[in-house]
Amino acid sequence: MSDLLERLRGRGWRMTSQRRVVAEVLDGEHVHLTADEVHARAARRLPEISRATVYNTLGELVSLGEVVEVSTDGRAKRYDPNAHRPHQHLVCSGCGTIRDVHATGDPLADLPAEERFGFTVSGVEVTYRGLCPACA
Amino acid sequence: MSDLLERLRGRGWRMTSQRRVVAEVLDGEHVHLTADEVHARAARRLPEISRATVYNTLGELVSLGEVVEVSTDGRAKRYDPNAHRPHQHLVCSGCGTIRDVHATGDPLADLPAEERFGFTVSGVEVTYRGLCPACA
DNA sequence: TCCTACGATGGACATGGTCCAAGTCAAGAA
DNA sequence: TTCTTGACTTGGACCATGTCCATCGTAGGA
Repeated sequence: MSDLLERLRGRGWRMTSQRRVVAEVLDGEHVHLTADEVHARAARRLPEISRATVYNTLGELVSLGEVVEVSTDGRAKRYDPNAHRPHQHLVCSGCGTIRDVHATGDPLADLPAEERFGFTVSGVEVTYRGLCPACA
Repeated sequence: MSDLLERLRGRGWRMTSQRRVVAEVLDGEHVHLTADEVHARAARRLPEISRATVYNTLGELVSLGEVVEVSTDGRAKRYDPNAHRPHQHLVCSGCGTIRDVHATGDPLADLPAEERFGFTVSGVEVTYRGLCPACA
């Protein structure tokens, strides 16, 4: 993701300081932040950045496929900057922590045509649930 | 799920008309309703039922394992009464419809021990995404 | 350097969900 | 059957997350 800024500029984006800071916050993190967490971290470097701008920028990064939105609990969505490497999520039912994991197998191949009901299937998300060592 | 009321009574639940109506609404539906949809349908038969009671009852049914909460889009959670038969969900990115599907394979077996990071893994959710025939 | 359209701002608004004090009632006791 | 009591319900306030919009600011091309 380190060349994210270049890719965005290449797509005709106007590069503002706000967008740069949001992208850098995501880039530096290996956890999956909520929009408010992104806003809080961005505001440490750019105190006047508004929530609306963070939401807008995150939404744009999602529609460009640079980050993935994950909503595992019906509360705040989280943003996963690791969009270019397929992976699954392991969520702790105790504390809500999300870890990226890599499973074998291809769930898309496990859905036979007669179970697709005419849908054009484009992707699949796999979420494992359990308790982390600290919560167990 | 037709013996749900018996099971709940067996667990010491006080059987109120509100709980009965909520359970019957879920029982009669094959789609995955939101809490507000459950409330609306329950209110057709019990006009004074409150939102809080519907939320409470749904939460209790979830913690008893009688229904499953699904949050596929970060908006309203949906309630899946088909909790006793393992299945996956096929979600239309256009209109949000959710269909139950049955894939082959066992995703739990696809997560090797070294990718579990000490978690006690208890379950897995698989969500396929795509466009339904009407939206394609 | 100047223009201008695109982006940022912040505050109002929308939606989904939770909390709580007070009133109600299911079901066991007598 | 009636009584009793604590679990359940109610409705409205409140909270968290997210969206909208009118106005202002500025990146980047001319």
